[in-house]
Amino acid sequence: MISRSQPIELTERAQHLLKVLIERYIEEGQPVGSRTLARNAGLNLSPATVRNVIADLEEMGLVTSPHTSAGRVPTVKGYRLFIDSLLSVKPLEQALTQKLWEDFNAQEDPQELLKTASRLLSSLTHMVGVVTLPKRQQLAFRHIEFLPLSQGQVLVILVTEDREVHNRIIRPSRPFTSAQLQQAANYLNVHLKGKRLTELRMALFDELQQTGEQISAEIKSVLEMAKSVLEFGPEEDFVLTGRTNLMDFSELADHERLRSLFEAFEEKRNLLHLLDQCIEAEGVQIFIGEESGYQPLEQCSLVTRSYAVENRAFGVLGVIGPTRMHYESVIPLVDVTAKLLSHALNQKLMPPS
Amino acid sequence: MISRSQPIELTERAQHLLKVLIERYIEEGQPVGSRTLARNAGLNLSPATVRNVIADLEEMGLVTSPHTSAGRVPTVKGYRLFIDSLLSVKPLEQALTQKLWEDFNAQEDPQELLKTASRLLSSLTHMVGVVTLPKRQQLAFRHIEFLPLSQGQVLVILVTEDREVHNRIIRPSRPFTSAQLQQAANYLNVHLKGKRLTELRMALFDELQQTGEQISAEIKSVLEMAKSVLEFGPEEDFVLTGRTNLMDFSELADHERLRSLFEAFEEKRNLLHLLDQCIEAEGVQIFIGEESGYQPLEQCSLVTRSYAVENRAFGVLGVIGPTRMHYESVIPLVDVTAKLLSHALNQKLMPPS
DNA sequence: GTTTGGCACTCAAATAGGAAGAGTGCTAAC
DNA sequence: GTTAGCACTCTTCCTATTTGAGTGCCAAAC
Repeated sequence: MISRSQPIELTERAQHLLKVLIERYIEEGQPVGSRTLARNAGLNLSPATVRNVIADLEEMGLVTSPHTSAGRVPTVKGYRLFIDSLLSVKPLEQALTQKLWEDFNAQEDPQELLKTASRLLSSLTHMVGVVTLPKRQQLAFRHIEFLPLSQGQVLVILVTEDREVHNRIIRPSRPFTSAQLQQAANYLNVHLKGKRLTELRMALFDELQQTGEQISAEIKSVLEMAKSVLEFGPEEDFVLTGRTNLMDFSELADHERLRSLFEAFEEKRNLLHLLDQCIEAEGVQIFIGEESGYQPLEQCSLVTRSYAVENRAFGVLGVIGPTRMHYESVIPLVDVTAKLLSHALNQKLMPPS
Repeated sequence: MISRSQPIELTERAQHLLKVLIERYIEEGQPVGSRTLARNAGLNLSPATVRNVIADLEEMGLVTSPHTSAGRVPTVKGYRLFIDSLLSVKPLEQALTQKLWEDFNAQEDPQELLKTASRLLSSLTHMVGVVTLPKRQQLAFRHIEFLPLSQGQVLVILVTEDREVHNRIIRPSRPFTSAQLQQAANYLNVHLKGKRLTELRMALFDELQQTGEQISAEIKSVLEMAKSVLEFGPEEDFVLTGRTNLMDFSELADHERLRSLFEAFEEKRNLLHLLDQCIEAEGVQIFIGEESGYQPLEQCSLVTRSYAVENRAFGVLGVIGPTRMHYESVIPLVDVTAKLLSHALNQKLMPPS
């Protein structure tokens, strides 16, 4: 978890100047000088006075200057303080919330819902939208189907509570007839319904241990098959939208940086790991620049929030963009999108029936 | 289809010089001047003579010069002539072919096979590998399953001959009980097995028309449901690997160009359309630069070949890279990869059984 | 008539030298 | 504590100027 910046003793005025400086920098993208800051702060201070204050802020590591004759730019530490204590997030416009809600309701398929969420995030922020797929292991069992293929192979089709269809080809240790497979599926469909896949694995394991002799060899081998099905590899995934948006930001224009960023997107693994860390967090979670500890994201910030069905965290959604982003509006957007997605999923998956 | 360049009357010598020029340019990436060319052609000609010949080639539109004091660079027309008549493709190394074959055989899942193909293409060429998924419509029916959801919705799971599992949520016009759905699936599984999806749509349509009164209302509505299932949207797809490789090429380093290229990759639609054009072509198909007619690929070439199962073209695979690519080795690689993939798919999907 | 050396010419890329402008830090005065 | 003043430091933007690669053309050589 990200440690909140420990309270720094800053005069009211210094805080205000830092806030204005960061806001201005986020808006313009240029280092902010004392003259501009003095004009914008509305405090009737001369540039010279502002310089004194800013010099203190620099000493504290909240701002730096790219070179002697440039203005100041916030550091990660500065952004952190800004976000934690200076930022005034305004709630999302009602009309926009409404629009989001309608977009979500236009989708039937839960998978489409996730894509829509990602698309919305990227198009509204002009940055990258990301939504992780629900972790299979956390999902509840809904239906299973065995389809015999040639050479003793079996195509297993597993439907989880989120209506997602997973499939995999396995090679059971002993051959089954088509009828046997059918029977096995029926058996499992009755007995496993509604259980979570993780629990299921445990349960099957126990059952195989304990009732070793009491149950028929056939059932035993079916259970073994079922168990092998649940051992999914780590093929979890996420939806990423608007990658190319990042090419518009001058701070990421460097070829090497951009390249490593795009490679990170293709690689998925590390990024997914990072996102997984956010799943248990309450509310909006933010990694600023190097805070993520992931080198390709060095110049980027990640704003996330988990989405949930029936209060179980299903996955994470968020926005990736340059450190210099409009947190003021991104944070509420991510917040609301996650809430609406959760709500929509709840409606689709847990209908009043 | 790409029109082969009509035979141009070129002296032996001019052809040879063009060939050397292009080879050299592909190798070095720098415009080739008369001095270098004279040295490399092995013809014992003076630069001045070479200049005369090259001037002719320029007049014919086979080469241009970026500016007065630079050497010459091949044009699309030049590349075309080079590939069609000057290029001597050497067969792939035996060892490499062997390695490819082993990589393919390590995969069970057909879908993984396609990914592997794409990965191999991109990693061996340091460019982008692309493999289209088999066109659903062309595939044969294997199995169908109806799973009742809430609110009268039905999750349809369709397995095609390539063992791919397609799913979709539909809302039938009349409600079905669980047992009815089971029965319907059984019926369809028996009657539709092995038929192609396109044919199937036609057949179902006909059946619904003709035997309007003879069949029971229930069967009729099942058929209607089946038909609606087959009306897949145009969600065809492809696997793309190694996008970031393109960032290494100086000729694509321009930000705008790169951006539009990556957008094209995200958009998929137009690129897919282009790839579809290649599916019926015999052997390796090449689009050089603007030949593709797709603006983002202006500076790129596309080398493709279709892959097939039982002599039915299933999909297309290929490589996307800068126009200035090493055709000499890319062409045989794409050729062999397609053949091996076809072969591997045949083995997996059409086992001797 | 093909080939070649010679030569003037063109243009991109690299280098160097200011000049302008923004912003700082420090000091001394208010 | 605040401010004006000023010297100083850098970046950015011009503008020559040079260098070098390569061309095109012509007249001579083969």
